[in-house]
Amino acid sequence: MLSPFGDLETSMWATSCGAATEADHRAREILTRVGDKWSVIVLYQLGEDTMRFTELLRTVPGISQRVLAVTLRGLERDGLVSRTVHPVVPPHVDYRLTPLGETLKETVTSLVRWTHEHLDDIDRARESYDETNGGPPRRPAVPDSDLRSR
Amino acid sequence: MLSPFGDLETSMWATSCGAATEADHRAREILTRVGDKWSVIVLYQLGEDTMRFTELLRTVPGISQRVLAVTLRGLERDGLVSRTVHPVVPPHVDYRLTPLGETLKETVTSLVRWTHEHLDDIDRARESYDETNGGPPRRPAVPDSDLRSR
DNA sequence: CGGTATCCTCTCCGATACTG
DNA sequence: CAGTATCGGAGAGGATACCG
Repeated sequence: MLSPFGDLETSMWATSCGAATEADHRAREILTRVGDKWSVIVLYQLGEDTMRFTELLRTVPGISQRVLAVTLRGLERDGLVSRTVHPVVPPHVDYRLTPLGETLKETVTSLVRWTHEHLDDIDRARESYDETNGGPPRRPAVPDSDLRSR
Repeated sequence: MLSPFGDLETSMWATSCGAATEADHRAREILTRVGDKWSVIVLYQLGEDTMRFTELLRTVPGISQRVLAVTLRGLERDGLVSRTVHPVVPPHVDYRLTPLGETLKETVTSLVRWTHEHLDDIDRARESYDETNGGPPRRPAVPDSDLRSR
């Protein structure tokens, strides 16, 4: 989730059913943040070791400089990651998990591990699904009337 | 986005499977699904019990009918959730975790539990961050000329 | 009840360029 | 090295309406 700015959902929580309500709402708000794809990966990398900006840029292939910066800012604001600037000539900035971030480490690790362990299962499931359903779901329709003139 | 990174000193799985760039890419793709805000919550709910469509619509307040449908189809395609239609009138459709989905249950549960346990920590961290930084980071800063009427 | 189909907006995020 | 500024495309997701 790249906007560390709060999301403001003014929904109808008052009339919700008993079991899952207020707490789930707030949890969902946080989940939106920690569940972000880049956040999880960055968190995972920082779980391994303290890292510098460029180091993360290399270790998380595919992330852009801007998105990494924004992601780190968000994690820092949420108190999961700390940023330490060493006032030396070429700037040197270290990122590491805070104690709060450490409490997430195991969960994030198991999430990432699960993903790697079940890549093939998911591939097979998708293949099978697409086979019996004639392709992936919800195709954006044929682009023959592709009028995007703006 | 392709990653022309041949060097990856990533981590544990880099050593076990040589083409880690490919695996990383796929892993990120899966993380996007698993890390999706609605998927995690739906998965969590189904971890508790088998549920019907409308039931989920009620217990996951804030989700729209369309998004729930899309989310469920995605989870079904990935083999995490199964859909069972009972040919009765009125229609009755059950959703539940597949065995593969069950293997994710613990991780999802601990993720959700973590958010519940640390809501206050994060609130405090944000408050403190905003205080010392003069507000939340980097709002998109809408130009005056970009005002939209709604 | 359990969905699709459309439309439309808002956010994400990549590419590029510039700075301390 | 470690960012920020700006632009633009793509897609997520909400509202609404309709169907088997």
